[in-house]
Amino acid sequence: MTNKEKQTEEKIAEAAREVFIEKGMHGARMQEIADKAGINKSLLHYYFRSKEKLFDYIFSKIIGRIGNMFTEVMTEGVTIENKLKMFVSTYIDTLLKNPFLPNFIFNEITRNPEGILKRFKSANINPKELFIPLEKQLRAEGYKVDTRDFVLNLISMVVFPIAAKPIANSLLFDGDSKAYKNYIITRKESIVTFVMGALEAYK
Amino acid sequence: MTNKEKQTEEKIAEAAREVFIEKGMHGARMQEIADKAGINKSLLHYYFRSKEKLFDYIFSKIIGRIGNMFTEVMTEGVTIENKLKMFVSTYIDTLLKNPFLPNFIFNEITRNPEGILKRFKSANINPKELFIPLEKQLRAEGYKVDTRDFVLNLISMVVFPIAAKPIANSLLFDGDSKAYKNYIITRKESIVTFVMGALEAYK
DNA sequence: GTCTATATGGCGATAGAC
DNA sequence: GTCTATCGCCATATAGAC
Repeated sequence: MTNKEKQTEEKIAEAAREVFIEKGMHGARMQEIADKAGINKSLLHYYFRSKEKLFDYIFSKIIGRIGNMFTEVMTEGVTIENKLKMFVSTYIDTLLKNPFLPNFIFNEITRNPEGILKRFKSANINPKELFIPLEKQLRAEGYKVDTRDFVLNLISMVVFPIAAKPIANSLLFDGDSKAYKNYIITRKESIVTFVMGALEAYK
Repeated sequence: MTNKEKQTEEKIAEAAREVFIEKGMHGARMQEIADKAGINKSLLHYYFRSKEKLFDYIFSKIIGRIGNMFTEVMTEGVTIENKLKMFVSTYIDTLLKNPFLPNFIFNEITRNPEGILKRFKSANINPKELFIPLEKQLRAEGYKVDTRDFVLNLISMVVFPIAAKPIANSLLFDGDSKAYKNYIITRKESIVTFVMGALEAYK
């Protein structure tokens, strides 16, 4: 592959990523992707044959990146509390930078539920490798909480308020986006406090 | 309005509700709605003029229903713990019956964030009326938790695992849907335990 | 490899008969 | 009020020149 090809492909991928994440597979328009990439519409097909294939390529890359972040954070750190802090902080930062990401992923897993496992596998992500050590550590530190509850509750609290931003923003902050963003940042601490409080009750 | 009109309109609304919730505004097809309602495509336009208007009608009704459920549950009950139990149980039941609902709402508020406040208002839902008494009650029972954190964390834990079902299901239960549904039902209790544990830490 | 022009198909919407 | 037939648009996709 020549340098020129690489450059164009990269431009397309970046543009497609933005448009797909914001609009979803159905809402996205090839014309908009082409415009954003500064190229012609037919070039998209030259590089990726079809919209579906372009989407697949982008989606798999995103899933891979998220999985990797997950793995890195979960294997780092020492105590549960410190892992919590890292996890919450890292993911809230990512989500603030990519506020459309949760909805995008919800959509696509709803549209094609079978595809998700396949994509995790092709990204070399094995959930059990993360889950079992985490369970061991929870027990070692004396927390008898169900590990699935722990993980799901944690991720829920991090992701949901970003996914539901427009609704929470309008109901809790009268539509003041800046206030909402600041509030989300305070959650980096408050989620840890909340979860650690809950964990104590399981001791 | 004649009986016949009412019947057809009702059939259309029911079909449209199902299709829109499952596919979203962009993904839904007028043809599919017509088929499901057992009528001709052009009748849809006779009754609702356009896809957009039909969608608006359905969406507003859904928002209204959810808001009403919310109000009912939040004003009933005595202690915080009992309100929690009712809320969690009621919403998990509703979401199990309508698993596409969270994604549907996430999508539409993302597509049209301005519309959401308007729709809450036209459904006569005033969030402050729910929020302020709840805050008072939390304080009265000695919980010094931030009320926004409390509400958002709670809703997150209820809604997110349903919205993320395909992903959580494949990662935690190897795709066994029945096991996942059973797990969600156990959350009716475990969420209450988790939240009450967290609340104790704020006393 | 990149462009212009055009084909192809699908979908929302309308016209008009009954 | 309900149907059949059809219009017109728009988005994906392809053909072909350069």
